[in-house]
Formats: sequence, structure tokens, C-alpha cells
Amino acid sequence: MSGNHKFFSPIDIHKLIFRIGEVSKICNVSPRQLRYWDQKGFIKSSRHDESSSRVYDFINLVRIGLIKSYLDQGYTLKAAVEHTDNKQETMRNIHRFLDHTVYGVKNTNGHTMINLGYFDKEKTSYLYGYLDDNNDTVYKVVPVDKKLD
DNA sequence: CTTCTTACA
DNA sequence: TGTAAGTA
Repeated sequence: MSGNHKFFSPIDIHKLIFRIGEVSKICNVSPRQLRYWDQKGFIKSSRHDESSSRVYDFINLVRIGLIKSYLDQGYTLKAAVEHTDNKQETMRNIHRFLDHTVYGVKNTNGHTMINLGYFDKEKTSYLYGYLDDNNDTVYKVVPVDKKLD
């Protein structure tokens, strides 16, 4: 089973950009630190040319926030960056997995049922997953032609 | 007004 | 890492 590309972003997140002042306020990191991390290669900013202002996209905004959180937890900058690398790698894998796994979403008696694709090789039924009222994960195999509600 | 670099504490 | 200076 492969993703049906049903869930796409309505906006181009690569055009969601911030300059150093905004990043500083959002992430609680001083501009001085950001320039230092930049110089050290721990984060990368794009610039139209040398000496123009640094621009950060959303991914790097998140990255900076993660590094900051690890610093606050007591890690050294080097360690914080390593933890952030691992975290972002994990996030990428999770997103990739979901992109190719989630087949659709269906609302049924108060629950959001996630269609996880065909359950069997013969494609006779779907595997659905959802969270019940106690936030416990529940899986259900449902014939393709059967109505869910 | 914001950001940049450089330099000093 | 914070801050000051002089720019762009």
C-alpha cells in the first residue's frame, strides 16, 4: 500500500521564512547565539548574498527551538546539536512513514478513524486505527465494501 | 527600525 | 555570550 497523497500542505512551507529577530523572540535565543551557531555550522541560514540578512525557514526554526530546549536541559551545545540531529531524523522518518501509510480519514460515531490501508494482500478489507475515549489505541479490520457508520 | 561585522569585556 | 560602534 502506498500513500494517496491526500494530505498535502495548502501552503509552501519553504516560503515561510523568518529573520533573526523573529527567530530570536520565538525560540528565546539571542541573535548573538544564532550568529555564533551559524558560524559554527550548527544551523544553516540562507542569504541572498554575503552581508545581507540571514533567513531561516520553518525547518530551521524548529531546529533552533530543539537545540535551545536541549541546552536548557543542561546539554552542551555540541551535544544539543547531536540530539537535535537525531530528533529531526526521527521526525522525518515518522512523517515519511505516515505519508505512505495513512490512506484516508473517516469520522464515525465520535471517533476519527484512520484508514491504514489494505489489511490483506487480496485487498478485501482495510485496517483502521483510532483512539477511544481513554485515548487507548484501537485497531479494526473492516471489509472494503462495508459502510463504517 | 532591523541586521551585519568587528572588537572588547 | 553580551554589548557597543558604525554600516547598509
